[in-house]
Amino acid sequence: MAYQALEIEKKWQKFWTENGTYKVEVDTSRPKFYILDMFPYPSGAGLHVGHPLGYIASDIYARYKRLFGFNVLHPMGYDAFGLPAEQYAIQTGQHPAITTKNNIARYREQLDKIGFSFDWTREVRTCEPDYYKWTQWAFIQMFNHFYDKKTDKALPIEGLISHFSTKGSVDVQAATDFEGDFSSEQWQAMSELEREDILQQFRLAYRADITVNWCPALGTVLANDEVKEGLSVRGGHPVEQKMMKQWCLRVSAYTERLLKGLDNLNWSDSLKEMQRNWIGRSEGAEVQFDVKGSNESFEIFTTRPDTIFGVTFMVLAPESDYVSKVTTTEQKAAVEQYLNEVSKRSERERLADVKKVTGVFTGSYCIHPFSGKEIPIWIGDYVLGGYGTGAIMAVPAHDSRDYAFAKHFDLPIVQVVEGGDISKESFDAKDGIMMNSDLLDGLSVKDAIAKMLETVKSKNLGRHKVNFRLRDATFSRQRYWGEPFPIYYKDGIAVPLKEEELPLELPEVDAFLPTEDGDPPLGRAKNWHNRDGLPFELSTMPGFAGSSAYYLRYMDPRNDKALVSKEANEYWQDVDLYVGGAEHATGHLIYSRFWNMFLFDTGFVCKEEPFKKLINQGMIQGRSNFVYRVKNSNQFVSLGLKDQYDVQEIHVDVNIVSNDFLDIEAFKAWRPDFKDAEFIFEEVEEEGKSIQKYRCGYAVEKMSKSLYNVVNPDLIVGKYGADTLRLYEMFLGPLEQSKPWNTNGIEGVYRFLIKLWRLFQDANDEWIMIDDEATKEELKVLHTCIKKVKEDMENFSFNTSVSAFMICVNDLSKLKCHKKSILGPLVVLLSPFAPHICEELYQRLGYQGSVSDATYPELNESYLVESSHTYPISFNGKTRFTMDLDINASKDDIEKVVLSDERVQKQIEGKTIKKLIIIPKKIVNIVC
RNA sequence: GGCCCGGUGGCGGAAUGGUAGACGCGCUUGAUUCAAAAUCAAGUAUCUUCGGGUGUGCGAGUUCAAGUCUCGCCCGGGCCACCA
Repeated sequence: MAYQALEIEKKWQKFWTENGTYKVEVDTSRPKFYILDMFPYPSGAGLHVGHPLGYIASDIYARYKRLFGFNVLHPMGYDAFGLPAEQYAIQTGQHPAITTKNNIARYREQLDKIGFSFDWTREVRTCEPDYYKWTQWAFIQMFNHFYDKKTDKALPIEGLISHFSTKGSVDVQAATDFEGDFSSEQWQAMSELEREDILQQFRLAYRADITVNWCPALGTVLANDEVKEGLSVRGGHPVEQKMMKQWCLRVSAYTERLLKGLDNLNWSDSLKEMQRNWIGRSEGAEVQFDVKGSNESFEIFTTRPDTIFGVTFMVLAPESDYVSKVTTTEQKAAVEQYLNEVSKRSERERLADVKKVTGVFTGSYCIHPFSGKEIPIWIGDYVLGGYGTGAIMAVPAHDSRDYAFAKHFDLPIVQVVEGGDISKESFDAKDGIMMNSDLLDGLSVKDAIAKMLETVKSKNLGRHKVNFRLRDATFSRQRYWGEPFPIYYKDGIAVPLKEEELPLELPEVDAFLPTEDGDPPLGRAKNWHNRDGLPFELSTMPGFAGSSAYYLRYMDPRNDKALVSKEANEYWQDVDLYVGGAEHATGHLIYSRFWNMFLFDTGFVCKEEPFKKLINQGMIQGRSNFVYRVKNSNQFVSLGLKDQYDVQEIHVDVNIVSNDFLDIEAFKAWRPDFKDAEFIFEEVEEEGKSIQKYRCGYAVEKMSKSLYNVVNPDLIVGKYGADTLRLYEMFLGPLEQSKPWNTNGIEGVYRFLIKLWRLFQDANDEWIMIDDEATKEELKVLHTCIKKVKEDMENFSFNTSVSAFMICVNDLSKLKCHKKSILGPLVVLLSPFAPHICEELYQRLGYQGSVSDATYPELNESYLVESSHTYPISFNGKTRFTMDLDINASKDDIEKVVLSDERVQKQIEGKTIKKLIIIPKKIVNIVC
């Protein structure tokens, strides 16, 4: 019987489902291992071959760990709230819940064909009320906590309230925007609204007027990581800055811990670096500058306090509060005109021409705190309102942006660090010796920074300050398809629902668009208020809300009393291996860590960090094909001849191209306008004959429907089976590397499976399994494979383990080995990669049950030892010849044999041997 | 502009500082076949006077020995970016 992939796969997938093979429970008698994939957003386009890459890798590792007796939690679910379903709903009127449900069904069908060992009984969907109940619950917890800097953790807000009412604001060290002081009497005299205004500035989930990224096309605000180069990540629409009252999460309270925690995580360096950059810690000083002729003063932030004597002007951000305070009457008109211009420029435009210098003089001057000189105060849009204090001291000699500004407005440039050529460009280097700097002269930059910090502190002019780039996360979206906030408003005060009132279910609306008053879609819902008629919040939560704690829910997905029970959490602890794309580095992976740290602080989970080890699978790119149409004609010219014509390059569906040769008939049928296409072929040698063929061009691009380069995994599975797809995706190259999909090589791994199958059959295709004892040679083949595969598995080097299997099967074929004692372990070894065929062969060998209940074969290195080995003999590092030597011999014996060899004597004749290097099993090097 | 990753045959890619190119694709030759497909066997970096020489983007360095380590360039990819 030949290898029938589809039949076998259907049979075993059914077996796994019926027997609940991959269902897991808490089992304290066994060690746990939690392997997680980033759950997908079920888009309408379905899966392409790139999507399952990470899932296959994690599935292989999960199956591998099971063979070692681990109780492996390996769940899957769907990140089901989100913009695309809602955009589709706006266009078609189809309810997003229905679209989402259909898409999920399609995803599930595609995933099932690949033979994953997910425990589907633990599936979660973020859009289901019994799931988002716990997203809402976590939000309320954050609302009811503040961050205490003394104990460095989140504490209940009640504690803060009682502190305020007994001691006032004295002695409070918390992560807050609140500035000012009040006594307990003042607190008690405040109205409820006034108190809540203050408390909002402490809560970890709070509402505030902030500058947000507003996307008019999507009708919603977006978080920083949802905006790239002034455009929305979803849809690529322009984004503008706008002041709005929004719900936020005080992520900034956790910056230090988010940063420090990275040191102990087993993540790739590049990913950790991305997070560090995004958090953007920078150490410097806040220094106060007095405004001349007034009582006003303002603070600036700088990382280079050493250059303070090089300050020749100050710059305020256009949105800075000080702008109005320092603008003189003479300059008022000019400043207003400038502010008006700036506000009209979109974020996109501002970023597009960063080289364009704009600014205006306020008319006021600062007094330099050391030299006493007058320094003009300017306004410039290269200073950002949201970072530091929104004001800078400009040192044009040592900062390229200040330099450009100074050159443009003809402001003085004073060099204070030796080096560079200030007449041409600024000298930004952080080393050198100070000059023109009074008390700092002669010091190195490093020492000068330290000394200036000290001086500034002692003179009460400023203080040491650490700034972060990471801001609080904007948490509301003016959208329909998301979690409703469990919040209602009473006299303008936000009040959370009680836990027993959750979930607050998403209401029905008559359209998925804003109301006529400009309220979010939830403004259309009928009876969108609580029992007392108090109105609910109209915005919904962002996409990252539901994905921030889903890994915890998998531990205990049907629990309606808690997000996760203590028992389940203490058993499963945290994710041992997380596999997913690097694109979530600054979004999901920051929010999840924040969310988890908060739950850790409040005692709901036992681990501070959620993801111990993380692997980013590389993207599988598409390999697009092109045809070349001669301009203004219906003629298509083959790749080799295209340079002789004036042609237009057109993407052609890769599914009608094979080895870059176009299927002419399929092409004509592909699109109506190609029905009457004519072709200019080129000559191609084939089996000695030259024939006419159409050769296509190719390029490696993103896999996308619009480029006609999408390869559907269903097609591959239909033709070769899931085991071949799994092996081939791993064989393509290193997991973490991006690589183009190319179906051309797939025959190789398919042939490998056929060869494996044949090891179980005789010349007449009859099943044959021999109980004879294995020879030493056969054992060596097997154990070489065990050794290599085990090493590779621990390094996630799946491509080389596939190679090891190929070598093993090839060698066993040559040895005509049909022995159970060899094939049994081999099948177990291979089962993580190709589970279906291995289940079948395991059964054919006479074993009962699933191969996933087997034990990983033990490695016996003694089979690998050879008595002789071919050594390269090299002279001064150059190899001259090889020699077979006994590897069990001592170094001295090898040396004796080598030196007595005629060829060696010829080489070293007349020279003295300086050194003799013998590395057992590797090399003999003679240095003359 | 800053940071990170990479550059090896016709292609995808292997190589704890120790025989560069494992494994697969493709290609060549042979066996089998009426023929083809499939399968099996042999070969496949390059030059060569058949001794060997030269080869891992470029140039230097460390070492008995460098694809691998160090420094400086060039090229490609990713991330961040008027973040003071």
